[in-house]
Amino acid sequence: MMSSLGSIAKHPTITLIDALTTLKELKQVHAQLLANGLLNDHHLLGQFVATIALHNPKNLTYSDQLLTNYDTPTLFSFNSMIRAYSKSSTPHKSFHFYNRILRSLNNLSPDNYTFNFLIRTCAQLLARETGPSVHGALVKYGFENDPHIQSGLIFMYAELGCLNSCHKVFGGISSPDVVCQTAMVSACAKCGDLGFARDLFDEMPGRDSIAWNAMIAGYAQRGKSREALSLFYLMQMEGVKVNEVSMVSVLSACSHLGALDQGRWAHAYIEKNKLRVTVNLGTALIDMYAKCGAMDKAMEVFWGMKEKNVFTWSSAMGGLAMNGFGEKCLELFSLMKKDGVQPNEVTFVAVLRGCSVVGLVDEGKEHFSSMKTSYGIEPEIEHYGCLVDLYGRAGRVVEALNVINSMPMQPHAAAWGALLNACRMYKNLELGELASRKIVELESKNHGAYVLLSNIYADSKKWDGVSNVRQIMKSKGVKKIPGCSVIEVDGEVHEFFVGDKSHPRYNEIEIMLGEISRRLKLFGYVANTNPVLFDIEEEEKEDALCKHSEKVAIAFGLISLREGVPIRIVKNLRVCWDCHEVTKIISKVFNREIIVRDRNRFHHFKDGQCSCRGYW
DNA sequence: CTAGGGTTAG
Repeated sequence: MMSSLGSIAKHPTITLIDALTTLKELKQVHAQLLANGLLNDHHLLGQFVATIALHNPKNLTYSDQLLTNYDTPTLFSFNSMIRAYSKSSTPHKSFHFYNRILRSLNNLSPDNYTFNFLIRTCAQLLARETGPSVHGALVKYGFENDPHIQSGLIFMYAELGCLNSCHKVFGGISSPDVVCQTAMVSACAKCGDLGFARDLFDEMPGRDSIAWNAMIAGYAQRGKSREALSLFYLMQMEGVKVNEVSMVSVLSACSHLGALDQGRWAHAYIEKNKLRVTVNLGTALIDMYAKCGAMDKAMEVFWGMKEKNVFTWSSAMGGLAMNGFGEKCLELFSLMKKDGVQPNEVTFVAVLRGCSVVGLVDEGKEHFSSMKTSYGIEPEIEHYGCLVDLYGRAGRVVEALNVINSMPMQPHAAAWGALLNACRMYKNLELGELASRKIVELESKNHGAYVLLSNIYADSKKWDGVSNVRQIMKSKGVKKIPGCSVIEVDGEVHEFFVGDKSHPRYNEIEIMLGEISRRLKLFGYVANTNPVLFDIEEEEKEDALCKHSEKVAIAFGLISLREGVPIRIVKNLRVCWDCHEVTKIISKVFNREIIVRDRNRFHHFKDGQCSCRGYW
């Protein structure tokens, strides 16, 4: 049983209460004290309220009832309730207790603790109007110079996305301590001003581990993975103590990059330095291995974890779905429920994707409807998107369209995108046109929609349609996103943009590309040389040979990685059909496992087959 | 007896 150090040598009954954790025990002791007339002390009541609220955050009604049984609860009790509700799933109830303080018979008045908890509540609620009112109120009470309040306000305004207000609060602090400065670094990073965050960080005297972690996390969260990693190396160079929290961000950066070698290095670092593998850290490891296509390692970490929370389960399930292991994803879902972990909306995204990748339409439908009926989770737009994908992938495009037409919210581009992808797979020109028209209405610069549509036209040999699409793209100024593939060799990340010949070993790469071409022809592969088709792939081709960035990266992998080592590529766009065919054949004729993570999912190529079975 | 900065899944 947990017992907090703070209670040692205090009132013996408080120590007793503090040591209790279950509601049952607390209720029993409470009844006993009451029966023996020992509960006349408001401090004891307050301790009950606080302890119950602390250990039973999901069942605050008992604490609530306790308070109503006493006519004059202490400020401590009210504050404890506000704190408890600020972290609960119903944070707004905090305000009920704030009002009770204001209306109390014994003339209580909110203190700095009260406001600190209310600030958390506002942050939690993303209360863009109430937050500033609470700020105004605490100023009236004269707490604006309390450093706890100041750092809290910076945190709150960052959550609300009000960087200006953060600056105002921060600027009003005469000599901000390291805590407030770190809060400000984090706030700027969260709101996207990494430059200011970094300047502040660089000039921070007495930067501690937390400050470094804040800056590294700031980069990692904004997708600046390389910057996050290089700052982490600097942190080590400066001899700052690295902890679990640092490694969570480092792993997150590796996940983003698909940098398996660096991720493995980070894992080894954690073990070597005996860092505690907390739930967060374990989850970050699972996510890293999963997003680097090493699902077996991810599951090894998963099974080795004693404590797993909803993040842990959802990460593992999402990873399995993304890697094409739909059935395993669903098995894990059953285990999760058996384990008593409550699934949330993110878990269901993974479940639905798991169903989708293996074509389990009926099962997916059931899970979808169970969200609300069994778990009280209202399906969000993402879940409807998954449902469209579920039908679409299975070739049931009309039902997919019905989902879009009957969803309770305005369909987003991703829903139409799922339908469009299905139309490409099943060559449904009519619906494909509708879907892409809708996408373009919603996102006039969505390059992928035009590409998929022109693919559909090309598949049906409607060249007029193809050139029409091309003209629309030109007139609307839709820019192609340059394709880029990343491959890691000996811990070094090599980036290949389409048509980019700047790599120091490009000559060798070119020779290898020739060799690939030769062996593909021997195998009987006929390159797709239709000039119309050429122009419509996701990437521009820079010459007559199809040299999409992943092919160049694969060629580089073949010359630089030892035989038998799988080639792992991370691509920023979807893999095109031609590259997909070619990669399948390369995996066979070069007897090499190739793992490609594109913007949607993984393709594990082995022995001429791909794990996606042609659906992506 | 209650508070301050950094961490994870879509």
